[in-house]
Amino acid sequence: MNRVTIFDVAREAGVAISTVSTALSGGPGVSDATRARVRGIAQSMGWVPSMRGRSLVSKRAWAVGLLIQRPATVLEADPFFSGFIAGVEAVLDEAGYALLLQFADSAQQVLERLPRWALGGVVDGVFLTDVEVEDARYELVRDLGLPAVAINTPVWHESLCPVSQDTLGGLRELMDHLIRLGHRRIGHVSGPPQFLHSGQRETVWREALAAAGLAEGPLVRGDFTSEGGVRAADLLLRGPEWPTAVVCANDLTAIGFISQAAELGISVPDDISVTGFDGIQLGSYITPSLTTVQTSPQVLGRRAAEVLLEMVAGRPVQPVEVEPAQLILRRSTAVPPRS
Amino acid sequence: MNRVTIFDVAREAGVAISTVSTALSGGPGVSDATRARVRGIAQSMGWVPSMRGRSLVSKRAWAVGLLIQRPATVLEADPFFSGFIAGVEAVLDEAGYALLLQFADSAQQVLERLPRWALGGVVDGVFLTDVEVEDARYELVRDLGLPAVAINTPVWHESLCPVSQDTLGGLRELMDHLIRLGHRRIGHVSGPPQFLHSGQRETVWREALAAAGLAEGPLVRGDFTSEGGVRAADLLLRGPEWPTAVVCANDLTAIGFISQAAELGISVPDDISVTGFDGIQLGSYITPSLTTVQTSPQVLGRRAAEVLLEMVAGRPVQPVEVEPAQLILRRSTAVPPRS
DNA sequence: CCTTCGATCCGAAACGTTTCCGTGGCAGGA
DNA sequence: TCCTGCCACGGAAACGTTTCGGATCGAAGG
Repeated sequence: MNRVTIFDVAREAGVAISTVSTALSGGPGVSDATRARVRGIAQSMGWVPSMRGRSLVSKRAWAVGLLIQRPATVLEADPFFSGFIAGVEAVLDEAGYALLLQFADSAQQVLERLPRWALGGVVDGVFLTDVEVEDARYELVRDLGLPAVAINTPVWHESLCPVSQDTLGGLRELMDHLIRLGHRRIGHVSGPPQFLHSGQRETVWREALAAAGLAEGPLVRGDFTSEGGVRAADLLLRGPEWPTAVVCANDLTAIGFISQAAELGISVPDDISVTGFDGIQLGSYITPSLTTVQTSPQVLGRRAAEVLLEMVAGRPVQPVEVEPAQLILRRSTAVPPRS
Repeated sequence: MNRVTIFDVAREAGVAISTVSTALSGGPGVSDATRARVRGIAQSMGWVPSMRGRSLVSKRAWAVGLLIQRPATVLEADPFFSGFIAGVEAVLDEAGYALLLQFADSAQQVLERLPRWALGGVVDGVFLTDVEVEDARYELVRDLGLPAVAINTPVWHESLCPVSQDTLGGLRELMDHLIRLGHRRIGHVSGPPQFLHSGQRETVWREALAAAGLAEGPLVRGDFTSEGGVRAADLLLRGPEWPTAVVCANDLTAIGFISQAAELGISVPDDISVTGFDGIQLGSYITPSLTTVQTSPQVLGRRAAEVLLEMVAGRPVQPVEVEPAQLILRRSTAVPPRS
């Protein structure tokens, strides 16, 4: 594959390969004249370092991995990953690092692939997303000595550093807002139960109701998709007693919910208020525009990549907390109907 | 990094490293008894092959690259890439290949990085998306001998194979549909001019108008974003003579257009029909649901990955044509207003 | 003039794997 | 009994780079 090697450059320049290596890598021990000459020859010969040879001896892969424990279609469905990857890439590119992307069908598959990545020297570090309630990956990366950055997790050890954003504060504000508007029956469409943040959001909803002395509204289990929002609307709005407001676990669910409400002849926000979570772009372009909590996946990606590169370089790191997610009030929420 | 090497396994098993290698790789020349014993020992010692050593000698990186010539935020904005990557990953995973993802700010940067990937042995092949009018990448991959799969391009040579989907047929049907509904002034919000498909879509619009004997409607240059759709609506709907239908270059633009139309008190589809292009999920959940042409980025990804792996393996390949994009009629189109 | 030292460069080992070729043993045939 | 041939395995080179210790040479200091 590789036409011109460091050996060819050395022969052409009449020096030893060690001299070429030193000259090109910028290390000391070679005269400026030689360095310039070698540089010129390497350039003119079109020499490109073989990452294969280089990483074999330098023990660095010059790549980090993102192993997503979901079906690959999540990229389309969940807007978090697109933004996160965008943020990650912005940092990696500058550092000359590449991002290795892979999807896993099951937790089992993740636990099989991480050692292959780590021990096989494929990547120098990994990002861990979608923290689960009982997450075996944390122990694994410690055992492997694999630098890892985890998103929104309280756990922290020598080879794992969290990068987090407080998203629940915004959700509490959202609940307060609904309650202040006068809503008394506030339902919830949750996310998949295996994810930590699904449970957290549900808890915030529950606690806010309790704190306001309100009875617990109806709860429907969703799956973070628009489809799930449609199904939830069918379940909640077919009966006699609707909630006057529904807090959805993410924007896609909320958009599906609003769509199906319209289908059933129920107006948002006149008949029912609906809120989302994530703050995707399209939320401001649908009708009615979506009240939501805006998270910052791109910022999380940037900071996560910065921290991971520090860890790979062997420098000490501290957990990072980015700006809290913000409540965005739009038109999908209003005072409850008179009736 | 790698604790236990093939050497350790050989010592433990009392055989030569070549025997271990042969036994584990499944090649002939090793007795079944020895093979089983070596396998067992390697397993129990937790041996994982070093991709560094392996790829150095086998001259394969076990990874392919996707070098996207756009800012990283495109992942959020353009739904094509999410679906495409999902499709690619589904195939790569089965083959044990990984996907290397990188974004480039400029065409220049792409032309610098491709040789580093190819000659550096970082990847075994690449996907080329966002075909441009004059695309220097085609010549480059040929010179590098780098297997490449390009999406929706007519070009084809020994190390470049196209995987395509006819999307323009659906767009022609869409134009016919609008004209049959009775529309006579049909505008267009285009995409960025540097992309080949932007121009192609514009041409289809223009030719359909001409074929129907209609005057060319107003044209606004968009940028594939919702923001662009908002701006286009401002431009087209502020004047005295609206078009009765507007064909947008993609769904996001259409959604932005519809949103801003509503803002201006103009109803879709009663006052004006609006169409999109791409067929994103959310198109069926907004109000009114979006008439669009549904493309298949995920299928393209699957087929592209299959073809690329064939090329990497050195087998001959043929250009692939997937099912044409389909016109999806929803509620954002209707007969033009009486006036 | 001899010693010492720093600067510069060379040679060789090492990284972990695959692959080619050689060697030994054993069985079968003459 | 000896030769032939095959099968199983061992030895060693090769991949392309980095790194480390040593060699050479000129200059500076005594």
